[in-house]
Amino acid sequence: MFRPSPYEALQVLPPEERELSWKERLLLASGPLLSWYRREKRDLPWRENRDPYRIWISEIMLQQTRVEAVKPYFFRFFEHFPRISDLAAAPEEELLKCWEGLGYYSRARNIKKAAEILTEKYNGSFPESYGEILALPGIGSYTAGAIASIAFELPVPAVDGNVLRVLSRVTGSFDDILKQSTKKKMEALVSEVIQPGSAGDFNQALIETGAMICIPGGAPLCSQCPFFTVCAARSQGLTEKLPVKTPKKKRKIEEKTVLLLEYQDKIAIRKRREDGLLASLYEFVNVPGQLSAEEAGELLEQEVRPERLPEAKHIFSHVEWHMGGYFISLKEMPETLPGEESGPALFLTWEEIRKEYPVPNAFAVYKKYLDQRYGGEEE
DNA sequence: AAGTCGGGGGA
DNA sequence: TCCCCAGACTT
Repeated sequence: MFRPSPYEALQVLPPEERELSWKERLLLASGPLLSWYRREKRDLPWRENRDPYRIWISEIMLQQTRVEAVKPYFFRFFEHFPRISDLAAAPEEELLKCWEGLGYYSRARNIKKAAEILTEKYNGSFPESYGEILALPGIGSYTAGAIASIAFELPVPAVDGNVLRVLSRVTGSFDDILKQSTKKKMEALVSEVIQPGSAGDFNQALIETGAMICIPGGAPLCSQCPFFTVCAARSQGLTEKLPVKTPKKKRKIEEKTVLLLEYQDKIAIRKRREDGLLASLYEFVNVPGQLSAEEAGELLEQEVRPERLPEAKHIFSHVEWHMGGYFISLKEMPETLPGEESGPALFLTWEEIRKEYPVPNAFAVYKKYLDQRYGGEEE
């Protein structure tokens, strides 16, 4: 007579073959993970100490931004704003100039707002509770968790894209990591296994694993991974399938014509509106559509000879600018300038603009042209 | 839940 | 080309 083994009857495998639960996987690996991190971690500027101000700024700069891109900005930032109170006192434009080229400029504006709150409400230092940190502008669940755990050793999760990728592979999860429900699940997992006393290192170790071992857009370096023995994706050959991410939408394309208007050796720029793309930054005069030299000339209502400039393409997250351009020397100052809402234009020397006014890199081709025409950085 | 918000580096 | 990066905020 057939009798199922106890394991079959219970629908479980014997311990050595049984699938581990997500919690067992994470708990078993946490020791090796911490040892690996403390041995192998990169020497990064924001890891010199646990000053919450430095941790904060680094975490904001690192949002959707690579480590190598952040480094020069990180150093320069603290030369300009050594203390939080310097940040609160500085004009927003000075902060934006310091942020020029880094992208996602609302981060800079939110830093200033938060600095004002820290200065006024918290006496220029950081609150030491997760909720109060989370309430600051520009700080969401990830950044709050990072600051709270790294600077203050609070046992809270800090789940970013790296951690989502690592955890989806280690636990063998097919949940779409772009969904916020998945992020919440993963935060709950980390909350259950994070060790008080090493929360900062634990979170950073997960992040470091994602950045160095369980890398995006390539085969993970499983042989070096602290999760090697417990990783579901590795043991089941699923590292190619995980993590699951839904495809993105296509970008819209916008045609523009950039006009470098010169009047008595000065160039026209104007401030962009305070909301939307590249908010509050400065730009060269431009109009929608690709204009011919004749059409461009007619906009100025005076006798001009537009010189054709190189075309340029700039890709943002969700929109693409295809730009043509003209350099136009004006004989007289026009009443109004062409452009969408035609805010008041400023005529300034290129030297002044380059030093003082934040002009985003979307205009890099035209900035470079002016560098050559008027002399910019020495070659 | 879906859109918006930069820029650059690597496949 | 396309993808993705130590995400947050608005709608």
